[in-house]
Formats: sequence, structure tokens, C-alpha cells
Amino acid sequence: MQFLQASDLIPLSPSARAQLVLETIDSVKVPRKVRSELHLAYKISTVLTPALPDFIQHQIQIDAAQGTVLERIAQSNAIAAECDQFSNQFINSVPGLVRSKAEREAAPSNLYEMAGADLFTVSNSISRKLSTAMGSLWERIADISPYSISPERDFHLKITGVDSIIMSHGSGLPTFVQIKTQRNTLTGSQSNRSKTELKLHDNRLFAAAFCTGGSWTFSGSGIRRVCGADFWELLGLDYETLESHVKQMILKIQTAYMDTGRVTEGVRK
DNA sequence: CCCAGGCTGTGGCGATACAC
DNA sequence: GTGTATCGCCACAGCCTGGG
Repeated sequence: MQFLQASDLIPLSPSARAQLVLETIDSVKVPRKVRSELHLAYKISTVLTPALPDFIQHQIQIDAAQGTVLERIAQSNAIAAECDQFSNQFINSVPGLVRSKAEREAAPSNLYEMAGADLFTVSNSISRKLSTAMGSLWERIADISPYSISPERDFHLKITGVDSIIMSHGSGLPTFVQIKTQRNTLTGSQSNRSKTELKLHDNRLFAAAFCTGGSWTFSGSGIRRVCGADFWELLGLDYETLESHVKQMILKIQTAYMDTGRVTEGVRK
């Protein structure tokens, strides 16, 4: 079986890294009990894991050399930049989000549209779209930290069920993490899927970006769960700062939308 | 023994990415 | 273009458990 070393990967571009990994995975034998949909994830993680500690150490050195992004102000700016980019993009996408009243009446796609309840129609589609989109925002914010790797951004590879790989404070073993928004994001049927995806990896973690959503709906048997500050702390990121930026961002999106007047269209008169 | 609350599984809706 | 899988969140019901 062939393994990769950090020094093989570091000089390469993300896509060249992907190519190298994919050339190497043929030598990996997958245990029979691993389901076929997860073979690729298993192989990638097997080949990659030995290289990860040095890879992350290298990221930490680079970060330190240019004055770490984890320093209070730098960190806040980095989080704000991600939130700003997100909200700008989202606000731009909103006008195309809600179908015209004529279309809604002709073919209502849910009960709110059927009833002509415009406020509910619009709020529903915006908040659903927003919560879906924010799911990937947490991954990008996590990637600010030098302790984390984004398989997609850093390796142009998707590891099923793994949003981020982190090596907390540069010590310990790389941990494969699935990030959700809230503790109750996952529901029963999907819970098993997350479990099998994460159990491929010896070091794994199920994380919720916020401790909201009531109680966990992920059983976590054999898989550690963390939420909110406990999660972001692993990355050296300050939860209070994050929460503050996220709240501002959501309110900004709401204001931008209300200013267009669309929310009350059809209700006002 | 009862009840509240946690955990788990089922079912539902909407958006999107990707394969065919 | 159509179908499928995967992502998001919500509601509910049944079961278990621990405390009064």
C-alpha cells in the first residue's frame, strides 16, 4: 500500500494534488464491510491521512510567518470578509428567487402560494434558501484557521461526509469533521448515513456551528459531538466574534430584502 | 407509578448539483 | 431536459429513562 507525504503535496496546486491522490488510491484495499458508495472516501482518506499532520504543520508555519490570522483583529476581519462576501452574493440572488405572482397562481408549489399568502411565500423561500446556503459558509469560515484543511478547496477532492479536517492547535491527530448548522439539523434517516460516513475514519467529530436547535438529533454512538464555542475553539476561532458577525450578516440580509419592498408586496394594499 | 424530557426514526418540503 | 442524490430545516410519534 502506498502513502503520500506532505512534501509531495505541498508544492502542488489543489488540482495537481487531486490528480496525485487519485493516482495513488488504486493500491488501497477496502475492507469488505465498507459500502461501495464510500469506497472512494475510504481510499482517499487512507492515502491522505499519513500526510496530514505535516501538511497542517506547514500551514501553521506559513500562517505564523505572516502574522497569524488567529490574532484577534485579523481573525475578526477574516470572518467579516467571509460574511460580507456571503451576504452580497445572497442579496444579489434574491430577486431571482421568488417566482412572479402570476406564476405562483398558475402553478402553486406549496400551500402558501396556493393561498396567495405572499408574506409566507416569500419568507419561506428566502429562509430556506438562506439556511441551505449558510451550511457552506461555516465550512469556509472554518477554513480560515491554519489548523483546518478543506478537502474541496485544498485538494479539489470531495470526501463523502467530511466537510473539514482539523488538527486542533496543531497537535494531536487529524480529525475528520462533519459540520452542520444546528444540533438538530440532522434527522433520523440521515443520522445513520452520517454515522457510517464518519466511522470510516478513526478520528472523527460531528460538529454543529451553533448550539441552537434544541437537543441533538444525532445519536453519536462512538462519535464525539461538539457545538458552538466548543467547536470553534478547536480551530482557534472565537465564538463570540463569529456569532456577532453572523447576527449582523443575517440582519443585513433581512434589511436588504425589506428595503426592496417585496416582502410586503400584495399585503400592504 | 407517573410524567417530563431526551433520543430515535419516519415523513415532508425546497433548492441544487450531477449523471444520463 | 429529466431523474436522482444530497444538501438544508421542521413536525411528530414512540420508546426509554430518571426523578418525584
